[in-house]
Amino acid sequence: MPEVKLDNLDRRILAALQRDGRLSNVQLSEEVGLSPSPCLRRVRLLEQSGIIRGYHAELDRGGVGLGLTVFVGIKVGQHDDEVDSAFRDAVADLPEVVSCYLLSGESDFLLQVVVPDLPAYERFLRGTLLKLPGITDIRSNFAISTVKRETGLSLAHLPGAAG
Amino acid sequence: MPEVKLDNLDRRILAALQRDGRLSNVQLSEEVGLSPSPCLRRVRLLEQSGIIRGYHAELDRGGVGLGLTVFVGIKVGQHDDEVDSAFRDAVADLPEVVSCYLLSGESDFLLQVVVPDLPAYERFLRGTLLKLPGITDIRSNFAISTVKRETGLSLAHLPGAAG
DNA sequence: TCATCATTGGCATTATATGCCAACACATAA
DNA sequence: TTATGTGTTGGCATATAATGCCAATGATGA
Repeated sequence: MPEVKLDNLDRRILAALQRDGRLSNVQLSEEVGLSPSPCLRRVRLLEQSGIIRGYHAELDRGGVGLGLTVFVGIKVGQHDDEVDSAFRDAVADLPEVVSCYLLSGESDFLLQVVVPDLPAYERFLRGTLLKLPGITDIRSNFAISTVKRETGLSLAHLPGAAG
Repeated sequence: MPEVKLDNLDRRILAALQRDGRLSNVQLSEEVGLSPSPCLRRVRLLEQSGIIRGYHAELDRGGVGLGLTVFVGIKVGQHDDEVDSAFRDAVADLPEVVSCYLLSGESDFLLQVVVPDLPAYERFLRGTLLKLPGITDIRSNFAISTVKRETGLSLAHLPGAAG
């Protein structure tokens, strides 16, 4: 990614588009205090530089029938490349897996899994997760409630942000 | 939320808008095989019903200087309402905390924390997290690499989805 | 077959995006 | 202080898109 340094105008644009990704350029320009044309130019630069990776609709999980979130810690036996990449490839193809990180510490991988309900999770666990290659331990942690879920990143508290 | 039943057209609209939240209505209508006006009407209904919660720009974390993701398991002493809600309120105000779930099992709360780097996390841990009320244990798991991060939910595999 | 209801497609109007060019602001050097 | 160069801005004209309205179409049930 090309190095880009963001000024306050850029940060305000990013904050606004994280909050509402469908703001019209006219609205956005008013919000950040520019006229439409330079505002649009900055947005295009942020897009081309890769700072803005895309725009996405956020759905209500319950509303589309995906009410249960489970965090799954998974240990794999040994980290030989073959088993490891087989596991990664498998995970990438599972629609129920929303995110997967390789972690230091406790478990090897942390998966966020989204399914309709508990029976669906049991099916997914038995029918899919437990059959993945190289796994030695699986620990399921059910989300009882969502205390906080941000769709965006806070830029205001970063070093370099003035005001 | 009003009960809404989604047909295949709705699901295709949702899939398209999750992938690209700034699709023009004309493009969207072509993609799902409708003319612009009924397509727009369906989108508005999905928005009003709450199925679509919003639209957001996705930023590159590294690009905005937030390269380190940490999953933090936190145990609180006892779940009396006062300590509990004090903790929740505190967490909600922390810009570094991207998400926080109340979990069954291992830890009480799971936080996803995003910071620039390891020194910044140390400052955040010492200066903020460890000072939160009622905490008895904190376990930090650093994301070494991101195996998968989806911005949207897969609807194709849900019961009721045809084709 | 016919009636009813919901959904669709096309059109006209209003609003928005986007490319172009001249003017402005800031930094550097004389 | 003045001159010069570089980058950014604002406004205008044109192309594109959004949106409301109405007649037409298709599905459902009697």
